[in-house]
Amino acid sequence: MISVLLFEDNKNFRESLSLYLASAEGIWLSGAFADATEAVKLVRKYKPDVVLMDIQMPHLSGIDALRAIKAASKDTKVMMQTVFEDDDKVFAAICAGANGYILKNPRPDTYVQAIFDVYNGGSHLSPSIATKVLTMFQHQFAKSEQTYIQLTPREKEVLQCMVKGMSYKMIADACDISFNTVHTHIKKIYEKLHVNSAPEAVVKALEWKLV
Amino acid sequence: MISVLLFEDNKNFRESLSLYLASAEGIWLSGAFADATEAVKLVRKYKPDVVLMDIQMPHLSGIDALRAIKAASKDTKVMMQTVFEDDDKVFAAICAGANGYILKNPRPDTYVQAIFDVYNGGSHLSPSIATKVLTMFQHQFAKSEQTYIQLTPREKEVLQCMVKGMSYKMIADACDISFNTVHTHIKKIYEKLHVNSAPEAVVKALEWKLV
DNA sequence: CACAAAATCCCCAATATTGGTGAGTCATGG
DNA sequence: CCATGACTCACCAATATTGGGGATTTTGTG
Repeated sequence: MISVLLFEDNKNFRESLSLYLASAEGIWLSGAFADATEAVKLVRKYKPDVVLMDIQMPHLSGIDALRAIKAASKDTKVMMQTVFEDDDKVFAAICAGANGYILKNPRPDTYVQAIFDVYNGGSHLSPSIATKVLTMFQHQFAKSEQTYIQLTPREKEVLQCMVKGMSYKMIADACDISFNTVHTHIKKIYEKLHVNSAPEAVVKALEWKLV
Repeated sequence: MISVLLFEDNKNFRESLSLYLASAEGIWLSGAFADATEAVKLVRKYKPDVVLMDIQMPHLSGIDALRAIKAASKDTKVMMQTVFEDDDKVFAAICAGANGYILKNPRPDTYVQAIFDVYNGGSHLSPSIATKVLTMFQHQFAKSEQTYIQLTPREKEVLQCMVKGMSYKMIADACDISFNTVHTHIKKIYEKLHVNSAPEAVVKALEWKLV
């Protein structure tokens, strides 16, 4: 049995979801509350496997409650639920360690599936939320347009060493080439990157994900 | 009807999944292929709504095929499937614009659900993949624990300049302090960060989000 | 007020880096 | 077979950085 704690300020929604979860097989609803202020205390008391937390809550926001719960008991799975697909909220929730994020859904079986997913160590994201996350992800990590900067394998290797903070001498050693050759490579790298110092090169390398 | 194209090198799996998808309501399986080399050509020909692409493929890898497809027809939804939960692969696939990522699953209805999800503009991630993505996400964006390194405002300012690739002289100018003072601040920064060169300091600054 | 922390400035010497020039090998493709 | 690009190595001179001293002023706090 998966023990679940529900936080949801909307009375109607809370009661109908409670009803559904209480009768769902494999799930034990330990409690349902309209306020997250006492969330940490309640988590300590009931030791739920999964917490279902609404983002919009009076007094203490769902995100803050999430942070508090994770700080107090980081193994407790917390799944966020919301009606709004707000980029900032999604971002904040994930950074705070949410184990799932679902849009309020008329189909209650979605909740059950999600609870099972997170209980089993996975994460559950509603499709539209998943899209948001993937987009943010790509936006951050996808190679920038500046991929036309072509570094040779050796140059990339040297640049990688520079990113690690190694000096010419150390790089020479690590790559098993002479100090002078390192010098040559670095000169070429600076030329290609249009920089003229190691720090600048490192910054561009990281920014452009050249290494 | 959602038009689907399947790429999967395992004959058995391809055929059984084909069979299932062909009979699934709302889905029209346009074709199933064992090799992704011709993927772009096939996509152009069949104009599928959703492509199901195995990561492990002979000749052209699923990731490369994904890139090719997205380059040729960026609105075609591509869902990756794999048996391995390889961080690098997940990362690469998402950066290349995958619309979903599912682990090969004995339950074929998972595929149908996932196809519907991505067709409707959402994304579908298997729970364990979702966990990976969220973890990578947090790792990148969540403030690092190493915030206990206390830099004074001036030191942060100087470090920021260093990240911008400025030399001592330029920093002195920018902060309107003398070259010697910049030197002093940087000595202090190196001490606090346990480094002894500008590139190292820059890397740590970026890693730890100190600036 | 006295104290500590932050910020400012200066000098010197040892290293490290940068920029310029030149040149040899090796593999690849036209 | 020649051209080209990648990789290798060397030398020199000019700058820049680093690490070690020491010192003063400002600011906020007990």
